[in-house]
Amino acid sequence: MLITGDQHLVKKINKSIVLETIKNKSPLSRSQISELTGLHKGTVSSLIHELIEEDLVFEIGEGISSGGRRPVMLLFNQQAGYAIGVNLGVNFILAVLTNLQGEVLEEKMTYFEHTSVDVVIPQLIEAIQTMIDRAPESRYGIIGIGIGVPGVLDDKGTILLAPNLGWENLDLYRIVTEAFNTPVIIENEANAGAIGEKEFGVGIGDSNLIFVSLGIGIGTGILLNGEIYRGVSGFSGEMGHFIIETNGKKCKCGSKGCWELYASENALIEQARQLFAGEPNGQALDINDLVAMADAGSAKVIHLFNQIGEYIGIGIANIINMFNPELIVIGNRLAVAEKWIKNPIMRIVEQSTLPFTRRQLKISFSSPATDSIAVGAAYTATKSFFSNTKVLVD
Amino acid sequence: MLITGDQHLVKKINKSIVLETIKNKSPLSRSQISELTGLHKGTVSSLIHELIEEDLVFEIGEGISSGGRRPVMLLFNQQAGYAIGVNLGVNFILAVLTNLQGEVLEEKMTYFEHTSVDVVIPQLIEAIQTMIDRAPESRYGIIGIGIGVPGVLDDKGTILLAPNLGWENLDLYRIVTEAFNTPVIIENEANAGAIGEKEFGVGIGDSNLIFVSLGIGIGTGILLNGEIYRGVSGFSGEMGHFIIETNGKKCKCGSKGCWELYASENALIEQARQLFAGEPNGQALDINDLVAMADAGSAKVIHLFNQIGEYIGIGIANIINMFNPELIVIGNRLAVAEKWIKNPIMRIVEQSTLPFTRRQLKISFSSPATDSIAVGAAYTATKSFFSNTKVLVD
DNA sequence: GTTCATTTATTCAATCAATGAACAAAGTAT
DNA sequence: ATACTTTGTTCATTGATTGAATAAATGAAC
Repeated sequence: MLITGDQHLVKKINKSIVLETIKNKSPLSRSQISELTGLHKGTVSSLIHELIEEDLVFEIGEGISSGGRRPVMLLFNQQAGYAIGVNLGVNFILAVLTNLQGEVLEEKMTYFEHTSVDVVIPQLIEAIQTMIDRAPESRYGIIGIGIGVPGVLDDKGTILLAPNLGWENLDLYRIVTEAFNTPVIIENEANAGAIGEKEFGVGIGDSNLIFVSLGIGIGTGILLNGEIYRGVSGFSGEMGHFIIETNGKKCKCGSKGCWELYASENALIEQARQLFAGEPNGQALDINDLVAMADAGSAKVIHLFNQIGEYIGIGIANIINMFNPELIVIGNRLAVAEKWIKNPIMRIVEQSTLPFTRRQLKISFSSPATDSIAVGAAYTATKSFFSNTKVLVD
Repeated sequence: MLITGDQHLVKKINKSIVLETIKNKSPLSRSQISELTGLHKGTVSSLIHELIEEDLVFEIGEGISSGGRRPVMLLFNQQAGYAIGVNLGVNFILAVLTNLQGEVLEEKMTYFEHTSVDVVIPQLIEAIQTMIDRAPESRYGIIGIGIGVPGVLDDKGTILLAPNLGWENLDLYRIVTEAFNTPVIIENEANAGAIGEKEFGVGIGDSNLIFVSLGIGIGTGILLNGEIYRGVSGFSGEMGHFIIETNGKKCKCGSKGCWELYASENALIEQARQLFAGEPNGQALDINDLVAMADAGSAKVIHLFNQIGEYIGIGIANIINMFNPELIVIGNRLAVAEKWIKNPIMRIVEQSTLPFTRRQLKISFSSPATDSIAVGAAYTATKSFFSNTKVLVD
């Protein structure tokens, strides 16, 4: 869109900058803000006055003097409103309540077995309602709901296809919007994860990061220059269908040699079942069992993880050569096997990427303590509440 | 960087918008500009007044009335200055002179055989000097020089590595800047090509396009949301080292199964030489010979192109699944074989990409008539002359 | 204890860009 | 000839940042 300039825009830009500065670096005095931003002291004073009126900023008293009058320290009012984030998984719903800074205050985990829409949606609604009920009173109340979904979405929040849930053409945006009278954002799980990691996880401060979601399939969230890259119709990041083996196994998608046939949780489980074909319980193994077996010293399983890890490494090397990112975060189910897959991944990456691109590169596993998908989804809701305004010069 | 708002910024934004509007949609009247941009009539009048003073816009007389006073039509003054663009190839230098709109007015092709720095640089300087000499008198003169280079660059315009030229750590930016007292921009060839295609080639209006440069090796220029994506240290787009065959041929880079071992001009020539090992001149075949042979009906060569085309298709399918672009442009040397490689490429793409991502996708070959690399390089120079100022809201 | 420079924050006139309204100029339609 | 339209300029108004002046509060020096 075409945005022309006038004095209202100027104010929006500067107010946005001041608030962002306080959010990121508080406690700060008016004078410090003026220096950090380059804005005139008077301008800062008047903008702060408004932000205090709006309950977004408050004074916490005097700071220490640096040889003159004592400054009045300011803080961002994280409790002026609350956001809800949801990680809609293939067999669970994790809902969180966060403040405006994205800190988790409440959470609720719900498991389900049948993935039919009729069963899952009511549970989703209930999980969200629980969070709303638990939210404290505040000036702005619930400012938004963000939901991370394992599937392909269009730009209006309709789930076009969520293969592992068996859903197709479900207008989730409309369903949730009609249930709650609040702004709703539906986001791909990997995108939400990328945002979560950038803001609260291992990727704090990084603006070029790729979140690789290793679950039943493989999805990726691409964060470039600090923004999610969506592609022309919102379908970017289908890296699970990367061809890494020209004449490889046939994939459901119609292609051959897709990455996720070799490097996903599905691939792991399938191969494990072949490995233990004759043995009792061999067909009921899940990833936690396999990790336990590796920990117990099973050479077979360790070798299997090694192999899967190498295949993961190949796809990740491709990502690195293409994007030259600062950070790759490996998340979702397979991340619990970090201990067993990390080394093979690193070995392949070392071998198959150009030294230039490795220089500023980090590779991390998503921390299981915080659910970056739910937290990232909540954060997108808060972000659109504040509607940041920035200027670009090129 | 942090850009705060004040009235000067407002003016910069609006002036930028007005000029851009005239550049793209002229001839226009003041009144039409006001409607298109949403700016007040008076504002447009005063900004136009300044742009006319600066020789960037001029009046061409009255247009036709639409039921009232006749409008005064305005045009962008393309001749207010000139830019120079260079495609520095592995055995040639193509220099062009363009006006501020990017239209080519003059060009000069120089061939060289020895790629040593001592030989090539003087010829580069001479080619640029020739363009300068041929430029007409104008208000702003030569406003910049853009050079597209087949190699990896840092952000200061130093060539870190140009394998096919055999160059390493050459500070090309300094060399050219010291030779001419003019702004210089050094850009990767594939990036320049992407820009050229976007502005003047098959990709006009597209903002998510990938330029795939199929030469001795494979390079890619990634244009996302209208901007070149460079990665954290400027080394994005090394897709030539995509692994498409897990246990494939060994590559110079240390990895195995890299795309460019199967799908570049080099791969083509090597396989052709094997094919014609015994025959006279078999070792001297180049790509033009091979195209001629295919045109003449050589089944062997046609089959070879088919095979190369399929491998190209695999890498392109990967790009599509990852980026969901609007357009892929296939450029550089192998583009001359369009007739023989297009079908296999399309077949593989059809087979190996998700239908969603194909819906808004176009795949084109770079037109050989215009050199998108040289033209794109010149355009980057003009762009930085105008320093566009825009506002982003998210 | 007094003086003085320093730091913090507010206030107010000055500046400047967009805007609305009035207006002038030049056309068309009837 | 008249009424209406369209184009473009002019000028007072609005509203944002800014510089300067000012006030308040403090620490350091003597």
